[in-house]
Amino acid sequence: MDAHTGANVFQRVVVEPAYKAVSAAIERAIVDGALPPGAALPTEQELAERFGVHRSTVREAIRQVEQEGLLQRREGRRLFVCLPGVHDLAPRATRLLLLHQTTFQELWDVALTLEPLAARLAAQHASDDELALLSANVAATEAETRLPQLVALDMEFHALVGSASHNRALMLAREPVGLLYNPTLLQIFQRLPQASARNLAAHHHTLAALRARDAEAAAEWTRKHMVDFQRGFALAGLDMSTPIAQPT
Amino acid sequence: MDAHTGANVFQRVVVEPAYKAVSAAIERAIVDGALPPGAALPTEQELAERFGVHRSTVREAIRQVEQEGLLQRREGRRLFVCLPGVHDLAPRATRLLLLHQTTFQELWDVALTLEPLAARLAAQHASDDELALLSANVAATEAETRLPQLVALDMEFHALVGSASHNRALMLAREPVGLLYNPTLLQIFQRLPQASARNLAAHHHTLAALRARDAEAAAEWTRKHMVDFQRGFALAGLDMSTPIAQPT
DNA sequence: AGCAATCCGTTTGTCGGACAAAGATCGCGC
DNA sequence: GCGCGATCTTTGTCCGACAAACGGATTGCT
Repeated sequence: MDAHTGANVFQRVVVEPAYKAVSAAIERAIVDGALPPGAALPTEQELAERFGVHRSTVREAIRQVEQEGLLQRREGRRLFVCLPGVHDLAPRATRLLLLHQTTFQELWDVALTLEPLAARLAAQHASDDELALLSANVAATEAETRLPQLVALDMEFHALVGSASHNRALMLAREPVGLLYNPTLLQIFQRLPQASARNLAAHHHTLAALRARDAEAAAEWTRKHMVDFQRGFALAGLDMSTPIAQPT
Repeated sequence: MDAHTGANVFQRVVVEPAYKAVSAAIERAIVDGALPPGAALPTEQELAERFGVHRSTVREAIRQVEQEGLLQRREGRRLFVCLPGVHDLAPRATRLLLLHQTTFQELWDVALTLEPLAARLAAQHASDDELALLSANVAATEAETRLPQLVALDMEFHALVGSASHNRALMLAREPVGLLYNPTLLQIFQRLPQASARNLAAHHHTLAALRARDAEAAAEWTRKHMVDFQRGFALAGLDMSTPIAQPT
């Protein structure tokens, strides 16, 4: 149809708004290294002149790049280029999973795989400093009795193991899962008095394996830890197929 | 110091810019369900009046929410509320890993764990439609000879397995890894003539296992596929500890 | 001269208004 | 009832303006 007129050759022309073009240009400048991390973004005025658009347009573009995590307001005033960190993306991922009504089962399936991997890699790559931080975390857990704090310490333990893996792809993948795991852990702690003790014991074993640089043991203890977690979930009368709740 | 004056009680007051307050308000309205997905965002004018700010300020706020993936321009004009999808977050994660000079080793460690998990879950949850799409993908791969297309088909195969897992947390975690995997796969295909055939064979085996609902076999074939991939990597003379390159 | 208070230019955040282009809507004529 | 143009609405962009806050230069005091 219409082949003889060549009508399908002339498709709807997409006109990109100026603010989008500008934000893309700024992003490219950062990603390509023209604006290295730590550098200050030029003045809005100057950007407007360079791009040949009004300052308002530049501001809209900047808002986008800012939200992307590539710019950061430092010392109140000027905007500086910065590399987005893992924690910068995690809240978005978290919200996405929440909005999609992801079930706890889904989270658990992923955690059961990722957390042992993190432990395995941490056994290989953890620095002494990182092991010290883990020890401190376990010590603090031993001394703590309040449930919310225990949950926070648990989250920190796993986050530390993730960092100690020195694998950024892994950290990126596991962070949202870890964040969403927590409120559920609190429920389990509240309903099963023995759960927090078992939790601490698992951390002990994992830490010992990490110290011994025993990757397989670290992974296996973490896996057991996760499975135990699932048992606690069932014992607490919770349903894994319900959507996860908001993290506090 | 200055304790007697109470100076440390009066800390620096943080004044949040209006555009940020507005964007937060809009986001909250969406996340809380006041603006359900599919609903149209009120007019800029109306938002400006409601929030008591100028339209420019509203626009800056909208740019932020837009970048967050919660708003989408549909049919050219108006903005509509929408749930962000996985593919909406993946490019950001990809760029983050690139900027941080993540090594291929890191990606591989994660993929070696996540892809078999995806296959295992897909064996349990894949619908007939999804299996049909996978079959079509394998058939297309058999008929294809051009390397870039083969790479694209490989990426699609793994993405389809991910979707078939019906695990959104997993999809979210594996997508950036899959995206970054690809340019490297192209290099391997270019240097090792037999690699694409082995690739196809692995997909065949995995698909057969998925069809048979054999979760363990699907996971194991996928794992072998990944290990084979690593072998190809070494045979092609590539170094796993170098930072990954830009995906095309 | 050394140091401090001050002044002024710069930059950001916000506002008021304006206008063209493209959808959306409505009413009119057939 | 339906097509078609006029009109209204909404967005994208621009112009200009101004207050507050910051930085740097200047000036004044000792």
